[in-house]
Amino acid sequence: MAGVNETTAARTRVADAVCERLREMIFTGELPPGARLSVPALAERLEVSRSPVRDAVLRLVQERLAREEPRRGAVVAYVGAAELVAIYEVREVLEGLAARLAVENAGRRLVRALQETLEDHEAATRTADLAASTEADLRFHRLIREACGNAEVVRLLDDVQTQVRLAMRTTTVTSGPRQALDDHRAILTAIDAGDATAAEQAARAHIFRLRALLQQQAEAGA
Amino acid sequence: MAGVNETTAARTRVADAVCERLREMIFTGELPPGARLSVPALAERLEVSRSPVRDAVLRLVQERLAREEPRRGAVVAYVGAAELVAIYEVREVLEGLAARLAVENAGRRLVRALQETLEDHEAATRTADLAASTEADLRFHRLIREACGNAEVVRLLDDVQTQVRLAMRTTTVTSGPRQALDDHRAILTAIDAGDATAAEQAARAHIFRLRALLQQQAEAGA
DNA sequence: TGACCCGATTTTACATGCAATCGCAGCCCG
DNA sequence: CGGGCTGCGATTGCATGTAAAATCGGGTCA
Repeated sequence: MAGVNETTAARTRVADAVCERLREMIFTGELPPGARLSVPALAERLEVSRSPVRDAVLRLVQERLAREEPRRGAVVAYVGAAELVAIYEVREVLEGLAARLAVENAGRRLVRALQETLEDHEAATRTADLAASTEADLRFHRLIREACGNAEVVRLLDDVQTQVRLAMRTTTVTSGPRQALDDHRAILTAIDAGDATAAEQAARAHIFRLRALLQQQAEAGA
Repeated sequence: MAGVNETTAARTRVADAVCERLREMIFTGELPPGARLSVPALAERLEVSRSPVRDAVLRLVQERLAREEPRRGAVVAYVGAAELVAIYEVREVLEGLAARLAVENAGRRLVRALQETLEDHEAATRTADLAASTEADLRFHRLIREACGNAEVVRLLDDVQTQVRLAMRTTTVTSGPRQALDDHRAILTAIDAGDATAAEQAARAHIFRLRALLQQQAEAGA
């Protein structure tokens, strides 16, 4: 998520609030993929003028959460299976890079945090708590990328995550929870051992398997 | 009729023209890194109203060509040596991915085009034609990424190239032309042989060497 | 019955007004 | 002579007006 300045309370731009609200509406399904983002309609619905709504929609288009149809305005983006596969090809190499850099940059603190997260993930899987499991999964990946020390990698993987969330509005991404746990253990083991190459390979293999699942489901669905 | 005339026959959005003009002004150095992008001033300079200028500046910020300073408005982005190194770390894995996918997707046509480009590159190097050499270099990489069949990779590498161009406003990126040619030959050989893994490795090695040069120069400059 | 045309309505995109805010320059005071 | 303050000017961000255009509906004609 794009960090909003919270230190100064006065720093409250309406356009930012609208943008955040629109993201929320998209991810909750209130604005499903394909829905038209009519500036006047949204302005009335959110009880603000058209200017900040216009700015917000423009930003959503730039963030690839919306697409600009030729002359019909903007619509909520629809991330199809094929595009999701392409995104996962990119994600594979980026997560691999993040893991490698994390080994080279980070220390024991990262390993500790990853161990905790992995334990949470295992517990959530045992109790079949899907929300907690998903949260731990996301946290595991976020810890690695934020430890990698490369702002570009963090930004791009944040974008990837956003696109994946959007795709999940239409496509079900069900990875076997056991496989994901095994993969995460392998990544953690490599990081713990300080083996950057092994960490990169393990991270790439993890995403590769997820992508294979996606392609499999895409072909089955098609 | 200042400078807003564009060749588009049908669609003429003022904001797009302004955006393109601003990019041009940035890359030609008319707006150097750090220059303030004052909306009223630019509006008067380009003889349009503030609305399209505002939209254009917003887009430049999203494209990372400009940065939003807390309360001073937007300024042309300054890509420092450290950031450029981070970008090249990303570029390394993305170019590697593009090369691998290109081998898996493309055919003889790509090899032919790459060979031609390489010959142009060699000729330009022999005659010390820097502009032609740079053009051939860029074309080589563009051919590969556009043959990879992954729109995300193309988009991200285009962004990388934009950032690199911007960085070159302040940092000199001088790679030994001989080394670049050798690297390109190695990439082409791997693609020609249909060896995806070798192509990925060669592409990564190429960018890795460029990054090493950058780091070396950054340390020397610091 | 089906395709086409036409007009009303909505929407986009640009222009402009306006209040709050921030930077900066010059001035006053210690 | 230096530091802090105040007033001015400029800029940002929001609100609103307006012209062109395109969609969409209904109605008409073959």
